[in-house]
Amino acid sequence: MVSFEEIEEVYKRLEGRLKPDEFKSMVEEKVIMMNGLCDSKTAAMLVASELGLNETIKIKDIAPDKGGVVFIAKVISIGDIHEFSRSDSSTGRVVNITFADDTGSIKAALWDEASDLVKIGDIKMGQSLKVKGYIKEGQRGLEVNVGRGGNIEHVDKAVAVNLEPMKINDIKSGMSGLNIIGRIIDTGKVRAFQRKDGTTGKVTNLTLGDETGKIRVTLWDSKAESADFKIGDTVEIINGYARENTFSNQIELQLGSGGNIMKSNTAVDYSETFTQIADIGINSAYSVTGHVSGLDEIREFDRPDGTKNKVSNIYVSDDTGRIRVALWGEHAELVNELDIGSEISIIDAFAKPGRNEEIELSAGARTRIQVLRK
DNA sequence: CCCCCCCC
Repeated sequence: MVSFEEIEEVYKRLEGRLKPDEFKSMVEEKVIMMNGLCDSKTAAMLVASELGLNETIKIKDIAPDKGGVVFIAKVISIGDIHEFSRSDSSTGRVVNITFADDTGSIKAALWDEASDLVKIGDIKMGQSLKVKGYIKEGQRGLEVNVGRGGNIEHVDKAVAVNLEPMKINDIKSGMSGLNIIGRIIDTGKVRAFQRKDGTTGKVTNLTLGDETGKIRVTLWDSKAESADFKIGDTVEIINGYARENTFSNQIELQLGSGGNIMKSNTAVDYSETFTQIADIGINSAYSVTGHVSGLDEIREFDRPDGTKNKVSNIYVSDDTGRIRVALWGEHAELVNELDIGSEISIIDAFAKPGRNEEIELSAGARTRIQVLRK
């Protein structure tokens, strides 16, 4: 006899198009017909496919050789709609969407009419959709294409997703499709810049930490403009990619139009890792904590481009050594409230060779300074 | 795709 539990999974995919009892008796009939050559689950799948219903697939089972697929998933990111000219001079349009279910996530390209669903607001973040498309190997892994012959329908039942956020320490250069949950430990200003093609871009940075480490996050264009986060917020990042910054030699997380960042209620632990002063190398960012063992005056100077700036130098000591720290710009004013013996933490200062072959720290715009005791 | 890391 067939128990309903064994075939329940398959039954669910039929989305209530027939009663459980009807389905069960069809499966039992199939098992008898197969003369015991298949188990009840296989029989259930045969019945489902004979019913001519679309068999939906889980995202983790989507493979390059699948061709046409149907899956039910949640929209977890929507990119910008991109228009382009075809060789026949007609205009095409495409938008990238990331879908997720309880087994993984996948990128989809919606072409032409399908992309209009985003434009008119029929497809939005967080919706659960049934997607029919075909699989193609894209530049960054598998991609679902929804064009002619494809289809998108809304489904009532919300899809549960399991995005398995990556721990910050496990992020390697070149990775894409990254999901991360972290706490904001620093924010930056939005900057505008000119691209080679003459268009204006926007960019801003955040530093994100979790219990394994921290990472600098770069938000581009619409993601930069809409960034409204405060230090201490927990955020979830969807569909970022990692690249090495050639200046700092550190991995950074990039978030463009195909990704998403949103506030989250998850509690995230983060604690700063301090390097002992004796262990500081060069050409990398370090955080140190110790007491002030030397103070210098503020000095104002002109940069080569004519703008003015100021700097003050202090010395910081811990149990292992003493290092000179240059406090640039606004940080320079700190000398007015510090004394010999003040306790201080300097976070993310850049180490470089100073004068007389000693390493020194540079505390600039990316550095945070905490005075623990004046 | 941007920005750095400058003084004496």
